[in-house]
Amino acid sequence: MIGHNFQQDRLSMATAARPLPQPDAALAAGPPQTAWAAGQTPAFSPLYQQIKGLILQSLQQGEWKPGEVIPSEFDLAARYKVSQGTVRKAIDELAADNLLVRRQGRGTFVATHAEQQVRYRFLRLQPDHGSGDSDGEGPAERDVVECRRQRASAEVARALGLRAGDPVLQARRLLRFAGVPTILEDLWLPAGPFKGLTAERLSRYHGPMYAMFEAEFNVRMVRADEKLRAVLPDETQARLLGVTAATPLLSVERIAYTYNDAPMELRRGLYRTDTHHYRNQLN
Amino acid sequence: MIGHNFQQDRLSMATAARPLPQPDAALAAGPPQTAWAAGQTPAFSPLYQQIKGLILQSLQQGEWKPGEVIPSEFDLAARYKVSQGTVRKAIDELAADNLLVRRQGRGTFVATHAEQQVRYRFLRLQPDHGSGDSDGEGPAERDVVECRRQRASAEVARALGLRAGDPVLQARRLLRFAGVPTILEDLWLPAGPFKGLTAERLSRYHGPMYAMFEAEFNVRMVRADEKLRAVLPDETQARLLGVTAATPLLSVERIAYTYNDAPMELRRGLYRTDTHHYRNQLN
DNA sequence: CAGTGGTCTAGACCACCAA
DNA sequence: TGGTGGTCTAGACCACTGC
Repeated sequence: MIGHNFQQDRLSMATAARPLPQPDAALAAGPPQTAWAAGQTPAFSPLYQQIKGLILQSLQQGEWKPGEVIPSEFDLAARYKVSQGTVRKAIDELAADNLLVRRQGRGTFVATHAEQQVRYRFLRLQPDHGSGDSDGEGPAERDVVECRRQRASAEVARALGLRAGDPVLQARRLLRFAGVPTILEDLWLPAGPFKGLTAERLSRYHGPMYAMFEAEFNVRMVRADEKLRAVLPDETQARLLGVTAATPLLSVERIAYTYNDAPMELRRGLYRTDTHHYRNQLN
Repeated sequence: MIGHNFQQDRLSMATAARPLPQPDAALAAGPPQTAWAAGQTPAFSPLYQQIKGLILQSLQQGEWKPGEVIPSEFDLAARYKVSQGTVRKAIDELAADNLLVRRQGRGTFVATHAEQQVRYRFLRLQPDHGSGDSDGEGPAERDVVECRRQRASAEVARALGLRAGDPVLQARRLLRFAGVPTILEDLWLPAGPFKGLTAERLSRYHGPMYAMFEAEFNVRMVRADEKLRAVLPDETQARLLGVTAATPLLSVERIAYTYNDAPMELRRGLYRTDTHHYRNQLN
């Protein structure tokens, strides 16, 4: 296997296939395959990207569950009939995307929202005077105000990739830090994947909501987009947060996505920013 | 040079130095040296991190200017007496940090704020109905309201790593999009590095302010931290932005850093979020 | 001690760009 | 056509973890 470029064997590229010095490579069982079945000829896709896609597929199909170890680089290399270095580069990218977590000497693990370290991976609100060591002032107290089934409005449907009128679950909850109500959240979930979710279940679970989604509904949030605005609350919102209706609040509209950029949650948060701030690092 | 680990030669590590099969490596001219001269024994630092540090040092000292090409990987490898792969990994990280930009077939370039593509690298405000193709609705109109020399308050001094009373430059400007005043910014700069900056010079320059800082003051902003809050404007701010004093606005407090995490700018922005929103991607 | 990820090297070939 | 970054491989050795 010296100086033999696997790329040409595995890709349906513009470049014509070259004769194979070792034809078994072309006949190998379960070789990498890319998604672009018929139309669209992508200009070029390196091998490690294809391997990345295959690993992603396994993650998506639940072959390895959140928190579990995935096979070693060496094993994956054998499975996909590529070198360890190629698998490494694929895993590097998946780790950079926070889909996998490498731990030297132990293995590579499927990322989860239930990890000890970063309790709320998507929450950027921080206390102004960060006294505590880690995240904030300990875990928040959570009150689920309501959770009910409804029909998607045009807006919710658009955000979740549904049709208006499709069934969705809507929940509202209040988060307190050190007893002070600070975040009021409304969220909408597609009813299908979250069948059986109730206010009681939301209240019962201790830990991040996204961790519960993983454990109980097999839905993993992988990334999110947020739109921030300064707004004034309505009377109900003001009452729940314990502020006047003239208090400016930070509105955070989030769409969270699973694999394949499939939107799975719309969330609208109202953050009090008199004692906290939303922190963002730019580079 | 087979199977010879350079690490041991270049590091003052806890591990004892091992006999060198090829002593010339230890005598090589101008080898990598790390910053931790005396005290502090860092547990471990791989070679490519040291190379990264050396490249960073060259960037910092202006050996290569923004927009210029740096030497090829092969040249750098010869210069630092390491393999090309090691240089590659160092450059990979610097590119991930947006300090360098790789362009296949052309070379590796020093990143600049003056690039065509992403006009405002640190500006996250976007129009709600993003019609335009690239960033927003074309370049903003900018009015420099004022720019004067003053003494740093305790707060400004803390943010910029100065002492209270040290001279700073303070400027205020207003940005309009499609004629609508949308952003009001106050900014503070240390007087030393920005000696000679005037309102007139700020107005004259076309393009991102950070690009001017690079070109005219040799100060490159590398990363920034932002703290966001919802606030109400005072009378002056409201007037400049053309809103009432009851209009909630997004307050964005930014500290921008050059190399070595040295803070070089404090900026307070007030963003109107009735027609725009602050966008943030989480992953 | 064996197994995992992490580092480093060396060499081959490919894709892209400019002259 | 030559030079640059990009990909892929192969093999050696190191650091860390857990049995």
